[in-house]
Parts: sequence; C-alpha cells; structure tokens
Amino acid sequence: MSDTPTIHDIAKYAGVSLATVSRVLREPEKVAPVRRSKVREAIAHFNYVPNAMAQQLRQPRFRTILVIIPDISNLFFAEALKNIENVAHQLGCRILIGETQRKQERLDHYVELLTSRVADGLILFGSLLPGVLRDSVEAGLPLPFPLVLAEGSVHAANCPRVKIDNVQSGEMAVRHLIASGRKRIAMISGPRPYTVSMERLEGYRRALDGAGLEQRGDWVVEGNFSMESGYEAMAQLLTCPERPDGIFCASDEMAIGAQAAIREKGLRMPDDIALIGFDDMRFAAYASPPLTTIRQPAAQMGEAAVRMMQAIFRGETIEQPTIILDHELVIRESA
Amino acid sequence: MSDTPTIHDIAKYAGVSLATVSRVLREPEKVAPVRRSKVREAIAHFNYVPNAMAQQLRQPRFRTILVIIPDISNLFFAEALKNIENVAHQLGCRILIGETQRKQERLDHYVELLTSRVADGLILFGSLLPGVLRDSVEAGLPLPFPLVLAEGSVHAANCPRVKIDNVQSGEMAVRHLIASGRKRIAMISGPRPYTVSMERLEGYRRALDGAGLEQRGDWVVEGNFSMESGYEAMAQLLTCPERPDGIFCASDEMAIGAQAAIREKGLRMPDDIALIGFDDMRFAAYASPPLTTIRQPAAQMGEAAVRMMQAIFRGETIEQPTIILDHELVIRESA
DNA sequence: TTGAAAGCGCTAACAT
DNA sequence: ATGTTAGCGCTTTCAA
Repeated sequence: MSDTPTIHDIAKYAGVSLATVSRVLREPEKVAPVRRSKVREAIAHFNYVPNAMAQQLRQPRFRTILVIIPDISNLFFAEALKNIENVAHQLGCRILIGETQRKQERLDHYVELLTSRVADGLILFGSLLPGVLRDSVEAGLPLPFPLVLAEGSVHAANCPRVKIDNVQSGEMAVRHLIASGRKRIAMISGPRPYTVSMERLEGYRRALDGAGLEQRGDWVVEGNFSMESGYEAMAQLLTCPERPDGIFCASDEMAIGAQAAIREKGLRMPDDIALIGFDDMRFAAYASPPLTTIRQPAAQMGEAAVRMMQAIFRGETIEQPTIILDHELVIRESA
Repeated sequence: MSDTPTIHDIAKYAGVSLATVSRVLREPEKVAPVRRSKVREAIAHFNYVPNAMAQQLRQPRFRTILVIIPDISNLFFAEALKNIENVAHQLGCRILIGETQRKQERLDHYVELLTSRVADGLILFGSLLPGVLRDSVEAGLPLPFPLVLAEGSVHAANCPRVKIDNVQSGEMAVRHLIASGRKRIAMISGPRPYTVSMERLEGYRRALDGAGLEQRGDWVVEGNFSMESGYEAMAQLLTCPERPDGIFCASDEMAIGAQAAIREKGLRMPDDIALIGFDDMRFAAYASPPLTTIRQPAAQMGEAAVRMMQAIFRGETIEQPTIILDHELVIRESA
C-alpha cells in the first residue's frame, strides 16, 4: 500500500522524458533499444502500472459495459452473466454488474455510471426502464448512451435487443401438456407488470384457445418468479374446486416451489398433475421428478448482447436490431 | 449519444467561471443564489453530468471495491454478493464483480484492475491467491492494495478476513448424523486443493474419531461442489460393499445431486440414508426431501467483508483482523 | 529518435 | 462571493 509510482518516477529513474516512457509502453519499436531497456528496468523496479483513470481521460477507449439484472441470485441471470463475462473478456472489455432488485431507484443509481462515463454502454435485463431513458426509448429518439436490451421485456422502439419469443414458447409449453392428454390446465404466471409475464400468459391462452380447452379465472395465479411464490400459488391451485391436472409455470424456480407443494399433498407427477417449467436452469434436471421445461438460451443471450454492444461501439450499423433466439422443449419426467 | 458537455460548456452558458460551476456541484451554499440557479439552469439545459474519471483523477476518493468469486452461478456466492452490493450501496461505494471460474489466469487479469487503480480494494472469495500477492501474503508483508479475504480459504498471515469455522461446522454436521444413530457415515467432500474442503473433511474425521466410528477410505469421495459431481459421487458410494447409512456433503449443491442418485435407486431419506448438506442455499428447503444442512451466513459474510474494507479505506486499525461468523444446524427432513 | 508542452475534465488553493 | 491558476497522470502533437 506504499505510494504509487507515476510516470514521472519512471522517467526520472530512467533518465528520460515522460514521453519516452509513454512510448515504451505503447509503441516500443519507436524507442532506441538502450533507453527502452532502461525504461523497462525502471518500470520493473518500481513495479509501475499506469493509472487507468488518467489513460482513459486522455485517450478514451470504449471499454466498460454495465450489465444490469434484476436479481443476481436468479440462476437464469447468473448463467447469462457468466457468458457475458467470458465473451467480454475475450473481446477485451470490462464488465460491471448491477443488481436492481427490481427497484427503479437502484436502476437509476446504476445508470449514473453511464452518464458519468464510468461505463460506456449498458446491457439491460429485466422489465424496468431507467428514468433518463423513458422518453427517448419509447419515442425511438437517439439515446444518450449505447444500449442493448436483453431478455426483451422493455417496450422500446428501435433499440437493439436480444430475446426469445415468449408467447410462442409459452404456447409450446402448454401444447406439450395438452398433447399428453391434460384437460384442466392452469398457469402460475410471472408478475403482472412485466411483459415477459404477459407474453407467456398470452402463449398459454393461445394454446388453450387452439385446443378449445376450458379457461377459468382461478386457474391462473400470479407468482413473482421465486420458489416461495411458486409454492404458494400451487397451494392455492390445489384448493380449486376443479383441480387442474396440468400446470405451466413461468419459471423453473416457481415450478420447483410448486413441486414441493404437490409432493406435500401426496400427489404424483406427472400422473396426478403434470408440470412444466420455464428456463431450464441448472437445478431443473435434479428436481423431483426431473423437470420438463422450456429451455431459454441464457448463455447465448449473453453472448449476443455483448456482440451487439461491440458492434455499436465500433459504430457499425446493426443489420439485425432485434435478435430472436430459439427456445426449446426439454422433456424430462414432470410432464 | 451526442457530444458530452463539459464543465466549460456550463460555465460559458451560465456566464460564470469553471470554479463556480464546480462549487455549485459540491458546495452550493457558497455560491450566491442568483448564479447558483443560473448554473443549475445551464446544467439542466445541457443535461450535464460531471465526468467521473476526471473527478476521480483530481480528487481520489476510495470508492470502488472489486469482489472476486469463483463462480457466479453458485448460489452461495450469489447470496453473499447480493448483500455486498446492498451494503456497499449504503456506504456509497461501488462494486465491481469478477468471476474466476477457478482459473488463476482470470484471477490475475482481474487483479490488474487494482494495480491500475480502477478499483481501490479487493474482497477475495475462494481459494486462489493472485500471483502478485503470493509472496507478500504468505510472508505477512505489506500488501500492494487493500485486501479482505472472505470465506477464509486462502492461507494468509495477518490479512483481514471473514470466515466460518469449517472444521467445527463439519464436525457438527457429522455429529448430527451420529446422534440419529447412523454408524456407517460417508462424506462427499470438496475438491482436494481447497482449504475449505480440507477443513470440512477434518471435521468429519474428528466427529467419527470422537464417536469411535469406523472410517473407510471408500467412504470419502471427492466432488467439486457441483450437483453433477454430487450425483456421481453418490452413485459411487452406493456401490460400496458396506453401504453408508449417513452422508455428509460439503455443499448443498452436491447434496441435491446426491439426493437425485438416491431417489433413482428407490432408497428413502432419511430412513435408508440420512443426508446432510452445507450452505443452506435457497433451494435446500425445496429439495426432496427438504435438506438438513449447515447454514453458512452468506449475507453476513458479505456485509462484514465490506465493512472491513471500509475500515481499511478509512485507515482505521482493524481491531479484529479475522472475524469468525457463526454457523448453524438447520434440521429439515433429509437427516 | 527524443523532449517540451499542451491538453483530457475536473478540483482546490490562492487571490481578489 | 468569485475568478485565476496550478495541477491529478497520462498521451500526443510539434519541434528539435
């Protein structure tokens, strides 16, 4: 924790000018070998590393991407994040992570990192929109900083985004339930204000309409994507006069909560109740019974988002401003 | 994405000097109301936000903490991280997160953020030690930057750290198994090189010794903390000529994998095999059967680490350089 | 090939 | 109460 050496120290020690030290650092071939090694020696001696702030100030390079997610302990985001880190690493840029806990205030706080130029671009997961962006995004106005929307929940005019087709995948899930002969199909949906929730619910409705199956108000109960809420929603569903024989959960977490409620009642899956989740997170295969689910490609989503951001940084025109990734039905044993 | 205004633009627009603008920003009461509002108007007009790099360069405040964890999709770390974010927020400092995936190379890459002063301090989870620190930490030499060790796995002389007592908690887990009458107790341990793994294993040994119970080489199998490895380790344990009737898993993830293997064999928990995990992560309560486990206070650990870092920043002398947090036995249904 | 000097955007003495 | 000025640590013309 001793005092940090600056370029001056190096210059003095090596008996050269600041400019020479700087050159050794970034275009060493332009410095005579003798001095070059003198400088290198000094650098080694002081254990010198240039101050990144100062470098950045003088010669701004795009480099830091802020990634905002609603909840860091949600495995879907964790998985996406992981790949974002990986790809960003390769591409030589830095990742900053912010967790909003779905609070507007925290989101806005993080977004200050962009306006104050600590970060150069934003990859935004979740359904909240930063206050500063509210007007511009909706109206399709130019944005104050590079932005990529991920998981596709915010309604934004022409902003680059990467998502899956939530209504189609919701429909696919419910169709699978229908194909196995279920007639009384319920849904544990995501929280109401979020578009992902609404889209998956829409998929559920379409599948039911398509098959001419009954739809009842008390067969749709709203959770908040957590296991706890899944458990409670399922408990409630189990009290319905017409007990459902198939359940579509808008997230695997909720499905795992629901499974616990079903097991507690001594009911069997899929015999008594078939259950399908959404995400295919790491735990799905180890659930009891192993969870049938719709796979959302978290890793790919992360990668695509970073690549889009890079393209924006480079000033390339984005040929495909919204990328829709493939979802996939993963059949295990719960349905 | 238009050109960013600087303090000059504001000054010119408001017809005042740079200094006045700067003052309005940080000590507004020292500026006459008329000009103050003129400046504020200009700020609003340009939508001006000071460049954080430049601020930081001029007036360095300790503010950014780098948190390095092995695996972001491991819920234990996710949980700790969450609280770190929260506390740091309150304390007005920024968090950068780095994931090493247990690779020395990635760790060292992240540590450059410290030497180049993008970050001001490091909270290090996991058992890897950055290359730059190897000598100094072991020898107890002064460190090149503020460091707090969390989860207590690295052997470091007198570096501030926060951990739990892994051997005692391992012992507690196994004692619980013994108390329920188990005689043939196996362990699915963490990976060998890590001290946390070794300490929990030591706890297992002590408990067995204390009770005079048999210890067999094939009753200890090594996993890597993942569900997959837990599943495989359990499958292996199930082939032992003397089948264990109690299992201590060094992580809940491995325990959940092990549960799947046990269920597949049609064995019942805890009747045929009692199982105890470690961590008490979010999924433990929803496992089948709900997992008995040792609770590791992830959130507290995060909070304590941040507070220690703050103390170092402030130059306070740390009265208690190593904080040992309490673990706790959480009895559910698997043992 | 090298060095002097002018900034990058901001803050804080020091004057006034 | 306000403005002038000298940096923070670095990069990059521009001369030499």
